[in-house]
Amino acid sequence: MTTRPTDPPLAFARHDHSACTGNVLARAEAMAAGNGLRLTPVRRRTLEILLESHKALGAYEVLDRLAGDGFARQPPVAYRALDFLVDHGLAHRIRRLNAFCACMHPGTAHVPAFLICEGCDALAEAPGDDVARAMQAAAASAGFDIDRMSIEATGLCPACREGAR
Amino acid sequence: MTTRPTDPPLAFARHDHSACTGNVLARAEAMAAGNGLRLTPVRRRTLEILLESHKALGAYEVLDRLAGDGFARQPPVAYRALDFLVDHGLAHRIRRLNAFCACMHPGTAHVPAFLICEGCDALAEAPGDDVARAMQAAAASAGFDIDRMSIEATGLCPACREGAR
DNA sequence: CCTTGACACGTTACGCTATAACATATCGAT
DNA sequence: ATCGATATGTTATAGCGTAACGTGTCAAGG
Repeated sequence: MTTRPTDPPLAFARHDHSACTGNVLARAEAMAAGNGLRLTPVRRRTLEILLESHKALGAYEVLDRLAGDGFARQPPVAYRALDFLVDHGLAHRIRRLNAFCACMHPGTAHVPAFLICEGCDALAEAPGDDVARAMQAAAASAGFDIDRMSIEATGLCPACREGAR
Repeated sequence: MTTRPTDPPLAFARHDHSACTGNVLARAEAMAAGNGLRLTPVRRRTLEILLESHKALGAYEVLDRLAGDGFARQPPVAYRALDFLVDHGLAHRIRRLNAFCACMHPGTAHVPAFLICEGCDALAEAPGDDVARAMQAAAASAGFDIDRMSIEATGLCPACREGAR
């Protein structure tokens, strides 16, 4: 996958985060409208919460935030909103962390490869299409037909790597 | 990674499972002995339980089995044994499933790529070194230093694929 | 021998993650 | 205006994982 002009910068790079957020949110809204999805208040707010930082948030963390905004503090409230976002490609689930993050490329076909910093908890969604191809090849030689994949790595982001020396 | 003579067959292939199990167990024991690891009764039994099927088992499933063998039915019993096995490369954790499986290549450096069948729950540990390389490349271009990775795919194994047509 | 320290195990208690199930409300199309 | 589909409110509970502390065991060194 090559970088397109509309691609947001990688999480680890210093960037104008409010522009980054706005860009993704706008694209998510356009995509929702185009596909007849209902981006209701909880759902939209949940997406905004996920977009606030380049970190994965647990469902209960999201729930706390939603409760602060007046929504009911019941697990299904958060899980339903998160599941909706994940189902429609507006968010991703990070299995290693039992957590969720906003999708940085809503509406584009891509296999996300997550880089999770153990130093600062930052999380980047790297282009994983090459990785996915290698995985498809491995699966094919076993006669396995892939439906979905999760590709996640933990380690140190550039900044934390620097600090650790 | 090329196939070595001692490599066990892939989970999806029909094979002599008791030989497969025995082989892996012997290698695990050799490796434990060589590294001064203590493969105590709970730990050994836990590994045997994981080896019984090519499926991932939840910690509480393992716990039930252990309890049947006379060990205490307390979560830490299972988690400690499982953590030991994972820490020393005798088992893997499958994050998508919150479950564990025996390592099929104990003692050899490898990055496992898991293929999880949604039809029959079978789980194969495919060679993931090519995938890992692609991942390293993606990480490198973001300046990220990878520590560990999880590579997992869900889909249909050859048999279930056949049945689904 | 016996002390000591590291490691393993027993046990209690608890916290976090996730979903089932059912009631109510809202939306959108006919 | 009605009706079916979708979304939300709410209660309860299931499943996954760990903290913390006490006890036992074993091997090395005094």
